[in-house]
Amino acid sequence: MPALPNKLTIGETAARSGVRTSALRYYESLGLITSERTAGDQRRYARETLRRIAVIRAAQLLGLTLREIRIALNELPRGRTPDRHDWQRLSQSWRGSLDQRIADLQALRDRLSGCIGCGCLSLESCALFNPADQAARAGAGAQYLFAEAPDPDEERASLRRR
Amino acid sequence: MPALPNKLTIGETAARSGVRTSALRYYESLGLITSERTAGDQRRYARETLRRIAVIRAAQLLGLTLREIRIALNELPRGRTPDRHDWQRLSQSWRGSLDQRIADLQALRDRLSGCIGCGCLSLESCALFNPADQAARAGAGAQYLFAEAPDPDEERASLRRR
DNA sequence: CTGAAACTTCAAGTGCACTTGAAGTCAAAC
DNA sequence: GTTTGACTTCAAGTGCACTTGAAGTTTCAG
Repeated sequence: MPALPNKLTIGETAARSGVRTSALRYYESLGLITSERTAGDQRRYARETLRRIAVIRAAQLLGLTLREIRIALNELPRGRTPDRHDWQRLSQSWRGSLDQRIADLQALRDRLSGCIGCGCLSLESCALFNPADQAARAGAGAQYLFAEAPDPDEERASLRRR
Repeated sequence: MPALPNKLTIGETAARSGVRTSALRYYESLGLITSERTAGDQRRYARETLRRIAVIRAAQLLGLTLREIRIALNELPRGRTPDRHDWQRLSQSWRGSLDQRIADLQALRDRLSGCIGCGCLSLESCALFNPADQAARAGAGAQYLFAEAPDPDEERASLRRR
């Protein structure tokens, strides 16, 4: 077998990307990747598709939905192979949200740590585990635990994509 | 109205926790929280339930499923109100996974940053965007992008809980 | 040329975390 | 005492990211 064939079957692509064939077909159905077809209608993926799949998985780790990823990928110039500036724009824009997510988690960790040390839990002053009671005392409305208080839909979205 | 009633309706609980009534009923159906009932069969939540809900939301932010959270909460001593040592055990065990998730994301960020700077993307040596080709050259099997290579099910699980 | 492995489509199923809607009951302010 | 808003149950629906299964076709090593 050739060491680096230029066109890959779906099985080869799956093996090399670590993504199941069913997932690849699903990605293709969503327009995240494309393929050529043989005379017998089997898929053949360009080698570049491996990079694209890697980007998709990276973006999923960042918490983006496939829909959001498709939109981001569609902003790459169509017609030509994306160059390094194209990829850089993408990775740079994702880096911001990554930084944000790391910061959020660190804030959560700090609160957890504070709570571990403070023994506050049986008291009524704990900011982590007792925010609602505090708020009731303060006369505020609906309370949120760990962040800004978004509208319910947005809160759900940010939870979903942790 | 009393400032801090000891028994809360589902609506009050929702308002103070920031969790919808439908979600509270869902949590209760899963055994995550419990309620007493009025003569007319309406729910009344103990004020402690607010803390329990806060813990549930915190754990979700950590990436746990409701099933896992239920299991963790069920390890709290039954029969008595959890004391601070109980909560500490819980938050301490979750802190580990939180640290891990932060570390994973930082590693991902470092790789993204390296790539932004290195201009590697059109070359064949990029560890971030080109891992599959590298692996094909190295003769390895299925490739994973950013971490250890778990079995597919576990990989999905860790993705799901990012 | 043949047989097995790999591929094809399409519909339906899965698991999670909820939400929505219908049809009815309860609580409490006036 | 009435009315209105908050509550009740239950079944079904939603959105995401896939996976599974059935029934059939293609590819390619021997």
